[in-house]
Amino acid sequence: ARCTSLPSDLQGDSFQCVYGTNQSVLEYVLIDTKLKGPCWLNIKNCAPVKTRRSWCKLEYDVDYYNGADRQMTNIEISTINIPPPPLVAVTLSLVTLPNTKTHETEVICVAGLVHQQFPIDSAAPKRPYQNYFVALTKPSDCILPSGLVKAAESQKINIETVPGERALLMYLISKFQLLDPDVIIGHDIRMFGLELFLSRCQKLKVGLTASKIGRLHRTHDGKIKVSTIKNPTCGRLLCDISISARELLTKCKSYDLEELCKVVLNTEQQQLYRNYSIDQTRDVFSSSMSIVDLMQATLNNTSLILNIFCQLMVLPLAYQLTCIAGNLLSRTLMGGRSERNDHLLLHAFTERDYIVPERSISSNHRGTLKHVQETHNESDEEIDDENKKTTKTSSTSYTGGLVLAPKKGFYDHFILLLDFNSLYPSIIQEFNVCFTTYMKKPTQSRSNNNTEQEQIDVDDIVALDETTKGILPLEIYKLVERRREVKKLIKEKKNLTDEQLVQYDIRKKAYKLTANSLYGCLGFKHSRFYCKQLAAFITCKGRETLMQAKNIVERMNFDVIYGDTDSIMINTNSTDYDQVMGIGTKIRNEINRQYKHIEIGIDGVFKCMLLLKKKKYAALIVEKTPTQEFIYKTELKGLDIVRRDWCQLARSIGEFVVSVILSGQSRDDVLDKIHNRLRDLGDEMRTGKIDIEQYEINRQLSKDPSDYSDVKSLPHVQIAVRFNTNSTGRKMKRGDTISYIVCEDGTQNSAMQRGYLREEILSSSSSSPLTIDINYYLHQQILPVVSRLLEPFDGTDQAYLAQCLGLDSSKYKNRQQKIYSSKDNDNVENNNNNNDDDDDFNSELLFGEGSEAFKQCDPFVFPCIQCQTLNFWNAPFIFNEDKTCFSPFLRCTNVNCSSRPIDHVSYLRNRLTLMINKAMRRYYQNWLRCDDDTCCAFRTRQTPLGILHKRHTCTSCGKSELITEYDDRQLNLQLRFLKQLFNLDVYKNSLNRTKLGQIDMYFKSLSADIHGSICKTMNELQAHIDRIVQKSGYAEVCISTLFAQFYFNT
DNA sequence: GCCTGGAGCGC
DNA sequence: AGGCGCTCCAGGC
Repeated sequence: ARCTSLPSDLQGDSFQCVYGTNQSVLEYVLIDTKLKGPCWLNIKNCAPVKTRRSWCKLEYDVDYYNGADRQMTNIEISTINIPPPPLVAVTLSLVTLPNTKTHETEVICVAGLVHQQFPIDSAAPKRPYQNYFVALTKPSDCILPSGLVKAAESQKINIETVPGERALLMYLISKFQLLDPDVIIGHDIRMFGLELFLSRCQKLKVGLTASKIGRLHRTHDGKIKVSTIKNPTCGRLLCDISISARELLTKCKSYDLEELCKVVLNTEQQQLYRNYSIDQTRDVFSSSMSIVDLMQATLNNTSLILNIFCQLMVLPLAYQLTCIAGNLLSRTLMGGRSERNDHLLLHAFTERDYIVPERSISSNHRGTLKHVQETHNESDEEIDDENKKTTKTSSTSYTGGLVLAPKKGFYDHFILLLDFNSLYPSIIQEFNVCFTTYMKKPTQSRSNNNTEQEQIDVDDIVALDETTKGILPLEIYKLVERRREVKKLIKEKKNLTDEQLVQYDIRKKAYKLTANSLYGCLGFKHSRFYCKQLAAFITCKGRETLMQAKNIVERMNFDVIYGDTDSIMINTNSTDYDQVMGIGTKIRNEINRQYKHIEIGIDGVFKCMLLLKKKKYAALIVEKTPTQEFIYKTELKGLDIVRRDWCQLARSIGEFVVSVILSGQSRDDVLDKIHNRLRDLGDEMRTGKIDIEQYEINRQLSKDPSDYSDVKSLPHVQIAVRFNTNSTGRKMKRGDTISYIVCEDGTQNSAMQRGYLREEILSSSSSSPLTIDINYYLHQQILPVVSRLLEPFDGTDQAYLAQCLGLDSSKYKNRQQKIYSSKDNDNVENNNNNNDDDDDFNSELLFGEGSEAFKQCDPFVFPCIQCQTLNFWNAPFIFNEDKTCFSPFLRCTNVNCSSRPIDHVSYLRNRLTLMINKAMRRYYQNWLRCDDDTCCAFRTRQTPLGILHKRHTCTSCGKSELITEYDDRQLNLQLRFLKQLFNLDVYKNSLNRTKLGQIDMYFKSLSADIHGSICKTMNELQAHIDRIVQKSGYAEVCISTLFAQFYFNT
């Protein structure tokens, strides 16, 4: 910087502005030397430094240009072909404890793992560390027990003890000086560890020697406070796995170490993880052994961090991404794609002699090339947009992908999933989308640009140049091409080592990531290359492409049931895998014929699928192996059960429901299983059999807790605020995930104000206890999750599910009730009819075994447990021609079968439960179906009482008749019939004298034991029926009264 | 009943 | 410090 820089707002008569005035030196050098990622450099004409500015072993001064004419540089990229040097990697953990008096968080322990030869661009070494160190100091308010050294020796750990926190910090600094690490690895180390380290150095007046944490010597830069240094680890790579995991594992429930271990590591490693609470840490200092335990645990946790780092391939991936984009490796590690993308394009455009957009964020940050900018000339427009934002509060600025309306329901035939490969990058190539090839249409519609601004995006763009390939497509092409090469390498080279394979995989991934992020950054407001018009153009072409694909498929007479942005799902109505693949190939070829670059492929086949909503479905993927075997995998998208904001219990039951649905059983079996599970679950929850962890709901802080305006409906924010005011340690902040449990706390607050942390519940006093709000979980967690999954299924609904859970279902029926009664009022006439029916109904109760009414009931049916023969039970006894009789409890229908039903009472009980549930469901759904389902497919539950036994015109189409499928009368009859099947007294009352005598004879022929057990079993099954009916909540309706009447009358 | 923030998904 | 589209929940009016 021998010359002063030009002011960035410089203007003149013949020029409007000067570009490049605020470009940093670093950027200039990077772009000018075409430096892309870490590599070897040739540096000429260097001189030893006069004053040292770094802690590095070697330090030289060098001018960038060689000579005043600036034709040659002293720094050039070397063509030498030597692999990158290994690095010194140190993995760090700190143990902290709040001071009991000052409440400041102090560092009491430092642990580190060291590897001297860590590779930067390939898989981690098998043993990821060679040495370790761990240093400990006493917390300020206690002393170290004397036997510590011995205890440590007995456990074979080298623990160094230092006299105080300041000494501990100095210890770490000296370790850094000694090891001079190139890479620092940690968890939450950037936001917590490093900041804490610096603030403690500040507090304890360690001085600028603390800057040895980085490689820059900080004595001369005028900064007095250590804690204000911007990039304290300057010169070393800082890898924070919590940052990397956020980018690489987007589906994580949270990013604390415990969760990361669970997601990334194997079970053996997971078990090593140990978490010490503040109190536990404090208690440790009461004995030597417990201190050693803490040290061991800290070292273990540190090695877990290192393992995760290796497993995620953080460094090799960052290295590849950096080499592609040509930015700084240290910045890649900090996360974010925008900067990488900016650098990629900076290189690309500069190489082709374009002037690149400014870095500044100040006055006009229109991220367009000068070339385009001149033609766009849209400075006014920008301002209009800003104004719009304030008034319209629309959070999006242009239209995105197209989502086809799903044809909801459960599909049990094969579904074909077609998917455009990298749609947006392909579109950029297909339509040659670039700053250099498109411009704003010069139509002057200034007058009305206040009204219809939103629509202009696509229409106003016009192709400038249709022959020359744009730079954006060219860059994409290069990425795609290089990715293809790597794929080819993997495929062709047979003798690849595992390490090479991993390396190629990473490179492949890096190319794909980069290509895909290009579009996103076009729409990013703070990107150097922000261009809303181009982004909007791309998505518009995307919508057109999807729509066209859909039309093609439909023209081929296939049924498109859903599609999202770049995918299409087709119901093939077939269950033949090969046939389905054939169809897929045909469709694929038909679509691909139209394009040069855009390409659709068969992404998979679903054996069955539950399609609930846009972006919400579950499917069973089926694949055929080369050995002609089928393998299945469940895929869940968008459902509540994949979201962190539902408690684990609700997610688990939801998973159960989905697995049963996808299992391919009959609808009735599916529903029975689910209903029964819910009944059990309600009991388990009420009797406290569920672990407290199961109730935890996770929610992420999108802002710092204090920045929220309205906290009432955000329990996680309330907790974070409470935690931060009470706790002295690590504060909860933006990006953290909070796990809370809704509790009864004695207040009348809404559920959203009764969220508590697990620790708060466990440590709540008995005088003001916190207990899990079971009702909240049943009503607001379990029920909605399950009922949404079952929505497409007839034979159940939210009210019935609520009953299963043991809830008062009336509030869920309320809505129907209302309609019910309002219709009722319209039909007073029918109401009378209904009363007549009731009378008829009562008279039927007097009939006994021979009742005509019972003949329409279903017999109790079950397959024999041994021979599978179906047994039909119509009566408690079966009378033979020869005037004898027998109990079906003692014989299978199949005379050759030796099994006796009475020996399997629990099996009978289960079958009975299934049957009753089925009957009640049938009643419950009480659909009226339009007889002619081709006319309107109309179904209703709005059953006016009066029409129950009459024919009625469909209220929808007005032509056909409504048919009652199963009404309460039928259900009552069925239940009574089943009960009578096991009620000897009632049964006997309905028999004539001869038959009574036959039964007496029969019983006398049996042993007392068997006689007794038949009676006992019958009573038991009767009681069982009562229990089911009661539990179902159906009793409330009318059953109990009807039964009472029945028994009194007989 | 309608609207708004906030969250968390899918692609 | 990529984008937009789409449920959902609560709360406030």
